[in-house]
Amino acid sequence: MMKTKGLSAGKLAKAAMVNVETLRYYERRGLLPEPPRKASGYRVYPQSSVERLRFIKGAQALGFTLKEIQDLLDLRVDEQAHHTDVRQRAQEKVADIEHKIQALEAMKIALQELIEQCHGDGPMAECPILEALPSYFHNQDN
Amino acid sequence: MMKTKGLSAGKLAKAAMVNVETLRYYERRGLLPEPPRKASGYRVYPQSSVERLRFIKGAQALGFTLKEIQDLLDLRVDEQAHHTDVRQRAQEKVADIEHKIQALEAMKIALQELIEQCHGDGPMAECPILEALPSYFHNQDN
DNA sequence: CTTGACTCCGTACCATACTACGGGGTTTAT
DNA sequence: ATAAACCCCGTAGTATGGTACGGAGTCAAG
Repeated sequence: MMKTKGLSAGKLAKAAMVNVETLRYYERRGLLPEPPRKASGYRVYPQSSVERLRFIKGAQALGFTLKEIQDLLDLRVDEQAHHTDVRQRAQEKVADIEHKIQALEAMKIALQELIEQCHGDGPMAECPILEALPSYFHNQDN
Repeated sequence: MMKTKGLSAGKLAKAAMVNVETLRYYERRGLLPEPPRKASGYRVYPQSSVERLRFIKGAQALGFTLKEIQDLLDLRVDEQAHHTDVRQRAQEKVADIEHKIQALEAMKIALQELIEQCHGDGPMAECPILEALPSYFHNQDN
C-alpha cells in the first residue's frame, strides 16, 4: 500500500504537466511555497500543489504574467491585510478579467463573420478581424 | 495642408503606442507587411497599420503568441487557400477563444466569491480561486 | 541653408520564463 | 545489495519578444 499524501518533485511535475525544473523555478520566484523536506532533503509536496500549478499554467495561457498570478494567489492568503484592501484589489482583477472577456468576445464575433463569408464559393470578402479588438483597446493602456 | 495618407515610422509607433524598433521587428517576423518606401528609403505606412498593430497588441494581452497572431491575421488574406480550409482554421480559433472565455469566467466568479467573503469583518475563509481554472484545464493541453 | 529631429541598418543587449547540465547523494524495485 | 531511476544544488543556456546603440543619411521649420 502507499501513502496518498505527499508527492515527490517528479510525481508533481508529471501530474501538473510541467518540467521538474519549473517547480524549483517557481519556488525561487515564490509562486510555489517551499514544501517540507524529508531527512534526505527531498521535497514532499502536498496534493494541492497540483491544483496550484494548473491554476498558474491556466492563468498564464490567459495572458497573465507570473507576477500578476502571484498577486492573484496572494489575495487569498493575505490574512494580515485589511479586508477592504483585499476587496479592492480583487475588484480590480475582476475588471481586468472583464476587459479580457470583452476583447475575446469581439475576436470571436469577428472570426464568426469570417466563417460566414467562407460559406459560399465566391471570392473572399474583406475580413473584419482587424476591427475586432481596437475598439476596446483604443481607450485603455491595458 | 497635409496628406492624410501615409505614416512615418515614428508617427505610426506613436499612434499605436509601440516602440519604433518594434515595427522593424514585426516586419522582420512577417507580422507587419513591408510598407512602400520613399526614394530615401524611409518607410511609408498606410493608416490601416495602426489598427493592425493594435490588434496584435490586444491579442497578445489575451495570451496569444506572435506566431498565433500571425496565423490569425493570415486567415483573412489566404486568397489561395480553399474556403473550407480557412473556415476550418477559423473554427478552431473560435473554439480556442471560447475556452479562454470560459476560463476567465471561472476566474471571475472565484474572485467575486472572494469579494463576498471580504464583505464582513470576520476571519477570511478559504478562497476558492484555486478551483477556478483546473476544472477547465484538466482535460486539455492548451 | 542650417540645425535639430527623424530615419536607415546591422548588431548587440535585455527581461521573462523556463530548461538543461553535471556531479553528487538517495530510493526503490528486483 | 545493486543498478536504474530519482532528487539535490548551483549555474549556464535557450526561446520569445522586444529595446538600445551608433554611425550615417534625410527632412522640415525657421
